[in-house]
Amino acid sequence: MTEPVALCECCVVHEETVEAVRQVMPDDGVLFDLAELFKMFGDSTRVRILFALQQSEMCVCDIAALLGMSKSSISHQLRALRQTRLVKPRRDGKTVYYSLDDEHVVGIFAQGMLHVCERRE
Amino acid sequence: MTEPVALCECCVVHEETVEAVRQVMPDDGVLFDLAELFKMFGDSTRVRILFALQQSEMCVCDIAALLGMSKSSISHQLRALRQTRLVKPRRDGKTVYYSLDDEHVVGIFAQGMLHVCERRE
DNA sequence: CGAACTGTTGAACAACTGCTCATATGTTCA
DNA sequence: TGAACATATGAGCAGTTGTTCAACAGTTCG
Repeated sequence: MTEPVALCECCVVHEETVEAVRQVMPDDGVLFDLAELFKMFGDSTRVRILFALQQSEMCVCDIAALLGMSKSSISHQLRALRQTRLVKPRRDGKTVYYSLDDEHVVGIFAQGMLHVCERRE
Repeated sequence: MTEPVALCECCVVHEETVEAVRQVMPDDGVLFDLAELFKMFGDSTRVRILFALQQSEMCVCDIAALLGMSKSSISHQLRALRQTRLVKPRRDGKTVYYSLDDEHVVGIFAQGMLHVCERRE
């Protein structure tokens, strides 16, 4: 064996700190999933959809009208939100109603709002 | 005047719902800023940086070593995080130490983790 | 069944993102 | 001052993302 762990080409200035933090870091898989989740909140169209659904269950047409966008684009975004299990569909005849599928959406928004509103004063 | 509000080409299935939700929707500016904020959490490199900084103040070299990435890419990401005021730099000689600049980062992560961990069982 | 309507899907494309590489800035110390 | 080091930055490029357009699928009702 050569060296214990090949870190990177650069000098590690504080080896102990790096090791200590490394111990506590969650699995990369978890952090990847976390990033995937927040990616859903990282687009204003999806943010507006999620915000709207906090108020009321809505169909694709309603959301498209509310946001002034095409039904197709809304449907595409709803699919992404469905796959991340942030929203869930409920079919009633021709219409598909969407609603939030996660109690934490509200909490995530609340925390984000605190940051945004502080910075906007 | 032609029609009250030109919504979109599609039929509005539930006009009252749409109007009610529209009343409560925050300004587009706020929702845009919110999306910009969450965009920072929507990349695994940045997520790992923010997670690491929850544990300890670190310099660019340390973070690069921890994550096994180039100092340049870390520096680029730190700039983005700085601009969103999620991290702040502290210069000490040649070294620049970064730390969290927002008490809400922890809360946002906590909410996100709840979602991710539930879905991973 | 077939027309009308709601929603979904795939391809195409322009815009954006994150990394690398080369270079520049800022600090220390001999 | 100049060499060495830590970090920052800009250009370039491949990969990703969000929208549009056209076509398709599921439901209702005459």
